[in-house]
Amino acid sequence: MSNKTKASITDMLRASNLSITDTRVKILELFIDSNGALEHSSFEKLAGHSFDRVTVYRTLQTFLDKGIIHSIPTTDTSIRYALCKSDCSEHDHHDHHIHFKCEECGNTICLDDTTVPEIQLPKGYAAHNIDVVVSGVCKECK
Amino acid sequence: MSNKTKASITDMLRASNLSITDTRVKILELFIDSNGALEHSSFEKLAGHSFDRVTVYRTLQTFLDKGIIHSIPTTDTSIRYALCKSDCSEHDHHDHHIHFKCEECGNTICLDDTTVPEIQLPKGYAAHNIDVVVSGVCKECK
DNA sequence: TCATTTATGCAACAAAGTTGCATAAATGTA
DNA sequence: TACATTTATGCAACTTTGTTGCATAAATGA
Ligand SMILES: [Mn+2]
Ligand SMILES: [Mn+2]
Ligand SMILES: [Zn+2]
Ligand SMILES: [Zn+2]
Repeated sequence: MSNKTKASITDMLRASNLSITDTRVKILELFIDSNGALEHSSFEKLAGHSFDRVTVYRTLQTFLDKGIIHSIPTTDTSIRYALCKSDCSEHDHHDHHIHFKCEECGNTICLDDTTVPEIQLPKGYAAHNIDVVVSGVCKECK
Repeated sequence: MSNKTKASITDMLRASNLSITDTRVKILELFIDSNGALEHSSFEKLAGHSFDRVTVYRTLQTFLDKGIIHSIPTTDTSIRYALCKSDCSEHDHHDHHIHFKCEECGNTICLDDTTVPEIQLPKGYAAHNIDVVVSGVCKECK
């Protein structure tokens, strides 16, 4: 990882009023270096048990709260997380893109150039957030 | 529950080549009586520990395989399940409707009269399934 | 009623997630 | 740089969730 990126990581944390700690920097590095969404257990594997499981839970929750990452729903009991690229902030996410889960490689990715379509809901329903998760075969695996 | 429904439950199981057992009938009853999607822990609560946890896991998996229920993705480590209403069959689900999760009452429901919109994916991606989960406030809670 | 097939229950695990609390590290100020 | 204060971390102990193997019970067709 370049120094430039390391600098931007500390900037990122400071912008969210978070203190710069080894765990937070390392987890953000893992997100930046990854080409897909990460689940909780990935961090322990990727970082080689260099930090406690509890700390990972708490760090991910903090990042969610601050709008640094967003979560991607699944049906396999392992929530995925990915960096927010747009201007998300505390309690105000703007990640209105489609997520894709490849059935071949298992990778889950943000399709950053897409937008979720307008959803017509029945009378009486108010939408705050729309998650679109497409599964299929990704361009690497086809 | 009416006898008519009980009869249709056994029909349902027979149509999927499943033997009629107390657990399967009871779990289907719970689905029919419920006005929203159910998660694993609901069955133990609703049925009052009348069957083993392992049996619930295995029964839900069987129903998924047979196209009797479908799963709804979440970001809260508890997958929801709901009855398939359309003509789903083994390994061939057709539940192309939108799911709604109410942030007030916590209920997750199938919006059966909706259809998931066309999704435009980047070049090289092939879609097999599309999940749309909308969160917000339902018509009961508004 | 009986033989065969299949589902269930139990035990024993493994994995995932939570909470309280003492300690360590980060930060702002002197 | 040193210190006081705030905050994050690590650990233990625990709860919840999910898995597997195996003996027994129940369902089914003959
Ligand atoms: Mn995303
Ligand atoms: Mn549904
Ligand atoms: Zn792939
Ligand atoms: Zn509601």
